[in-house]
Amino acid sequence: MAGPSQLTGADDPAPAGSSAAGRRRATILDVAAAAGVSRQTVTRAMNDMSGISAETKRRVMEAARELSYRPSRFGRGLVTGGARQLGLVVNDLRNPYSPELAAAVVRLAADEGWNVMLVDIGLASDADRLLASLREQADVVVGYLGEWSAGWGSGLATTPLIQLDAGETTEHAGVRLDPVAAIGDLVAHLVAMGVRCPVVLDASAPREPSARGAAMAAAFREHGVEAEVVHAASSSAEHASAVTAQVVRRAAPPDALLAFNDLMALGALSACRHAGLDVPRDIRVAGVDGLTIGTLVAPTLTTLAVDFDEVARHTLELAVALRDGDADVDRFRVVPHRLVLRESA
Amino acid sequence: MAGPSQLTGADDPAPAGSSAAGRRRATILDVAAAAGVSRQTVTRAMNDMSGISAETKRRVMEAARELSYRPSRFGRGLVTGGARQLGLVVNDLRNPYSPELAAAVVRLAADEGWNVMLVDIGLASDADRLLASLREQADVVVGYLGEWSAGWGSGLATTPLIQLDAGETTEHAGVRLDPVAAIGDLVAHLVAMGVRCPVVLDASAPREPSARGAAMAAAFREHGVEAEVVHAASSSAEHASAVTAQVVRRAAPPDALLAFNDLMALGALSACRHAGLDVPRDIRVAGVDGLTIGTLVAPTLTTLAVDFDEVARHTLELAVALRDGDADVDRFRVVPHRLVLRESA
DNA sequence: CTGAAAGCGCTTACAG
DNA sequence: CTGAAAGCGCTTACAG
Repeated sequence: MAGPSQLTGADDPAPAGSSAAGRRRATILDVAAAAGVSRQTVTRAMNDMSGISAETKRRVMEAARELSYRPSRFGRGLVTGGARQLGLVVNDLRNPYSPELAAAVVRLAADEGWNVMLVDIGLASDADRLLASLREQADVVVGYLGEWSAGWGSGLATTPLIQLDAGETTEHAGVRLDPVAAIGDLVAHLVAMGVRCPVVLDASAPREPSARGAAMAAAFREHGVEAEVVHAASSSAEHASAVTAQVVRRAAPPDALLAFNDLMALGALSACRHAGLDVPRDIRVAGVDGLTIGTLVAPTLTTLAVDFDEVARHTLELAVALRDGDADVDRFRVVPHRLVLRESA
Repeated sequence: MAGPSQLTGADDPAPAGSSAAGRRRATILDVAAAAGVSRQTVTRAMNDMSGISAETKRRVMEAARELSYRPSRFGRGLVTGGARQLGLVVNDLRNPYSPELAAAVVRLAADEGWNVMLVDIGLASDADRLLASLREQADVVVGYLGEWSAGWGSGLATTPLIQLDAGETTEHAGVRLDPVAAIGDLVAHLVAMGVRCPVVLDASAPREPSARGAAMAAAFREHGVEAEVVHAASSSAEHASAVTAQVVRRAAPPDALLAFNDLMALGALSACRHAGLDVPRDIRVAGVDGLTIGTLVAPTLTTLAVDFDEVARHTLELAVALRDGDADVDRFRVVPHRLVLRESA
């Protein structure tokens, strides 16, 4: 069904079956015909422009409502240019890190007149299709691409990418987080408080420590303290909790636990509580990210905080520059973590 | 560089300065000209279609890269129809409720082939503009519109709306959460555990209780127990904590605290801890929402959980129906809360 | 106040 | 394997 559109005139193919589901979507020409006016008169009415009589406008709006007319964003965008669109890729919205980042980006983007399309690549069943759709719709894509960033450039149409997990050697623009200085501050504090047997609670599968875990161990080494690195099966609170439970049950338990991120630190805190340990008296615990949730637990969580607003600021700045093809901008930004001492360490 | 596109001819207004920033974006015709082919050959190359020689394709891609060509989503969308676009409006991404909802919606939307545009109306500096932009870009808008839902229909172009905070009398489609049965379960449990002096910790300014707070008080009344309703200045953990601190300091402190939501319950828990109270021995605490974070605190939080996947399912079903103009679908859905007993009550 | 024409950038048949 | 034509749905000048 949905007969061909005659366009310039003649017999409009009558909205087929009145069963709404099978009906071709009404266009500006349908409304014009129904109201007995020209298409630009419809445009005037729909866009609240001047130069149209109240009566005509009423008739047009009436016809539009009758036909459930909605202007096509493509038709309009083609001529107006349309709003800027930012694609934001996060890892897993259920890790509070993602929404705290997203909140900052979404807010600043709105202020700058960009819309934000959100993709959760961690929860996706078909990440490839999702990313393909995103790059087709967005002017610029920003976020945690992980392994997917590799094939980005090879694609057919090249949407600019801003990597948030960028290493030093990325080919794309990027905003990198640098915890090293803050780790130094934290470790100095811990050592000053008497910590001598720290454990680094690192994330995920790869047997070798993450860059972050390695930096933690290295910082202790500079103080003549050897840190043991243990790995959780994932960076979730649950897995962190499980590993912590094992570690604190040892004959010689650690006196500090540095987690890869706040979520893992919360899992560690929970395990310590269940083991009957007092934090920070028996063992000190700290995380990384600076999540708000860390202020709601007991004891409140010491952490290395990310300045999400700063990340968002760099992101939008880069997005604007990349969209405009501005080559003069510094494509690599670094935002340092900052030590936030609370009760747990 | 980037010569003007001759198109139908004559003097194209020359791309201004060669400073990239001022350059008009390249079109398919520019690429075609640069590669010495027709536009449909460019289409073939860009879209990885058959019927093009390897050498030609190479030349086209080369030219495209040279000109930083990116196909216009509007031009393409106009002819292909484009992907479905869902606008998701949340209240405040920093309340963990939002991301848990968003995670469910985003995941299901992706599975169904919809893109999601995210707007945080709570953090917005200019909600009206934001919503206007959203309704222009999205096929359907879903979320917590609050007061903004009022003027929705009066707008010029009417994008279908699915209200998530819909009362009974909404003119739009909606998915409503119904806590009443679960509140009954919770209160029965509390009374059975000996609770006689409960306090309902309600949200926000209006002096009269929220529907939810009223339902809590009513449920107690059915058991012959009178509940006092107190109001926090906002539904944040901080304000809930402040009010709780006052309440528990009384001569006759309550033996149970029912919070408007989990975030407030967490604030209450925190205040109880600081007051030296043991939860649940001295006082029982419960919230509403079923947030994951409730499993990470000590004691773990008893709550009335929302089935976010169920909400997402109804949402996508409605979105599809509204976009297709399908009138035969039930436009009002109800998802009940479910009591989840954990340690705090 | 209203309308006829041109054009935005792309893809889809259809010819060669 | 390649190209000329038509058309997607809208807005922006320009005439009347």
